[in-house]
Amino acid sequence: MYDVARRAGVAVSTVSYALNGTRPVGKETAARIRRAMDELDYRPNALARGLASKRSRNIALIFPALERGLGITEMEFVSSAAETASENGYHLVLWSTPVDDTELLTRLTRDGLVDGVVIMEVHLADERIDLLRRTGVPFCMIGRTADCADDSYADIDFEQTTRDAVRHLAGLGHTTIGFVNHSQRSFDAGYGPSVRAAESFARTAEELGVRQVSRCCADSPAAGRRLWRELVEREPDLTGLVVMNERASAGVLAAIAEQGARVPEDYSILSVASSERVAEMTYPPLTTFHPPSAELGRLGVQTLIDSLDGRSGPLVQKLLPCKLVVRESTGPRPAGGARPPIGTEAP
Amino acid sequence: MYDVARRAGVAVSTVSYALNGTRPVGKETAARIRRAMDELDYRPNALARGLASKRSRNIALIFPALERGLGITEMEFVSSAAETASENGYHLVLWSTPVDDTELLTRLTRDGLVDGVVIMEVHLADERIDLLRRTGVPFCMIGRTADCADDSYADIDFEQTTRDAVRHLAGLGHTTIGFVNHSQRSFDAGYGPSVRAAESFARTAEELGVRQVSRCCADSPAAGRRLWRELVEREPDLTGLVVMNERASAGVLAAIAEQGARVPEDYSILSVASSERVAEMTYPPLTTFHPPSAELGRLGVQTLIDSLDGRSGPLVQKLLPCKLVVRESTGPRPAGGARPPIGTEAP
DNA sequence: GCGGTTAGTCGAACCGCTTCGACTAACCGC
DNA sequence: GCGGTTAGTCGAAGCGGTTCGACTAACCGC
Repeated sequence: MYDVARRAGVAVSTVSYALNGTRPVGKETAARIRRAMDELDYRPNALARGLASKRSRNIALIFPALERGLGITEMEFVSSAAETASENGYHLVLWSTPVDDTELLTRLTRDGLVDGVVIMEVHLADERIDLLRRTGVPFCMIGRTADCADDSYADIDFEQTTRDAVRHLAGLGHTTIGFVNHSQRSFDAGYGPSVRAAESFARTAEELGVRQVSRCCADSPAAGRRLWRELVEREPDLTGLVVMNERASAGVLAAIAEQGARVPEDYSILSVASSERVAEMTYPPLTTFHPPSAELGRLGVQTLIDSLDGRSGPLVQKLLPCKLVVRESTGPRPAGGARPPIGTEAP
Repeated sequence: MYDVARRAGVAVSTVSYALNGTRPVGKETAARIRRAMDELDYRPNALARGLASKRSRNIALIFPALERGLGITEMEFVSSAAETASENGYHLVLWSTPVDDTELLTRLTRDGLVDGVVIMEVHLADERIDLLRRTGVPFCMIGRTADCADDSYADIDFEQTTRDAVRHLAGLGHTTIGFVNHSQRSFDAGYGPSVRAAESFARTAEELGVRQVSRCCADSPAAGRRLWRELVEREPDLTGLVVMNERASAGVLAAIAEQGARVPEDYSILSVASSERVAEMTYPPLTTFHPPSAELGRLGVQTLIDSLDGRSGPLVQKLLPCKLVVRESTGPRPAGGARPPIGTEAP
């Protein structure tokens, strides 16, 4: 930078001003500086800049080393988050920390590497959020705590989505509808989506006067298969199923096939918050409410950056609904009602 | 840091030495310093450290904003890369750049934010690699160029995997075996996996004396379905299929189901380099050679860091084979040979 | 008992940039 | 024509660390 300044015949501070637009620089001078930079193939050093300005232009994405494993949804999210950061001249640093490791989070946020964080997989009661609030690190949640009135967040609207899902099936004539949630463990841990969706399912089913049955289910095809067997036995009249558990949905479809029944002729399966890429892998392809992952990533990062750059007014709180894509796993309730119990052949 | 030094009654340089172990520090002194740091709740500033030492302890993961879209495989890769970085005291910065944007790559690698890069989705001829070599940025490839003799890389062993796949089917008695590759476009672009797998497929089939048919296929279920129809028509004796195209595999299964045929009774489908999570979504679940994504991420990052820390000797070049998981989509060639052409009912 | 290491410490220069205060010259309204 | 802004520039003081050279004291072998 010193060389650039000399070559352009100005002070280093002037070069800095020209670079950042912090103060006005003469048209002619600016041109000389630009030329000098080109000729010397100069690139400003990010670290030095960050040190002096106390703004690193890095943001962290805190994503949990999830028991559940990360899926395509998360990948799309991460991708678009990185892209958005980049468009704004920021870098995205990935921090994969266990959900309960606040110690590590403290260290990370205090070493000055990042200006703020976007945090995923937020629980209803989340001590990481408490920590961030306490330490004053700017942040934006993906998901939200129970007490998020004063913080920025972007989240999937699970209430709305679940409601839409139940309505969709009810609209097709189904009168007994099941709900397959994530694992009991995540529900008990206060995982927002699980809790909110379960509530919304119950409420909506009641409003619509449809018979309901709601279950948690481990995130695996095997568990989904077992659960389906239990469900058809307990609720012989069940014909519609809302599944918010991608892996379990495969098990459900398998169990139905083994039972000799067909989708959507005998049963309608509606998957919520499942990625398109996965939904089209099954046979028949799953009708899905797919999550706005990319939008969420973009929104979260943009919100954070806006607040860092002092560009945004108050806090941003946004709920995005999942979008329905009708594929081939849903249809009208069978004319004769639910098919006969297992063991009996279909006509 | 100055405060810490004063409180411990030493010079700042001594604190620095204690912190980094750069020079020996007296046992007693070290203890005093540690205590002072605790009491003041001191955290060294990452940026300042990086500026002074010219080592940011950041590494970049360059992952392409892929036309194909990122899948679970990539997600696992990214996760384990971030984790490995973190275990080594490094941070992982995500750079999502188009494969052909060397301009951007130049800027990024020259602003001093990262000490080295791990680069994914490397093509056989890849100007990004040329750039990295030219600018002397330490790097490790995931994948490899055609001329990679002097560089470190970690890659899936597609030759081996494809060979194993063909052998597996041949071992089950199949005498006509098909191969479904990625898109023609990626093949033409010199995408390593496509090219190497195709070669290896052809060679192995020839060696084993099985009849072969090899095709590129767009990455979508619809394309997979169309391709299958074409294949069964052209090669009526085809009973075994190796698919290196996750999305197309769903289409193949669908086409088979529509055709009234069964897997694996009539046809064996073997998916290679497809993630477990996706393989278990289909019905029947796909027998798969699944990619060692997590190992690859770990290996790539570790290799780079070792070389950055001067800990490793010469270059590391590793090929990891995909691992076979037998599920339910493969079985012996049907006793009567291939099933009759479409339209005719099975006995 | 003396030259040569080695452990342990200090002070100061420096990493490459931003920012603050100060200064000059032109421009403003009246 | 004069006080008050504003555009444009400079020099120097940091930002929070690392690292180099120098220095002292203890320890080494012979």
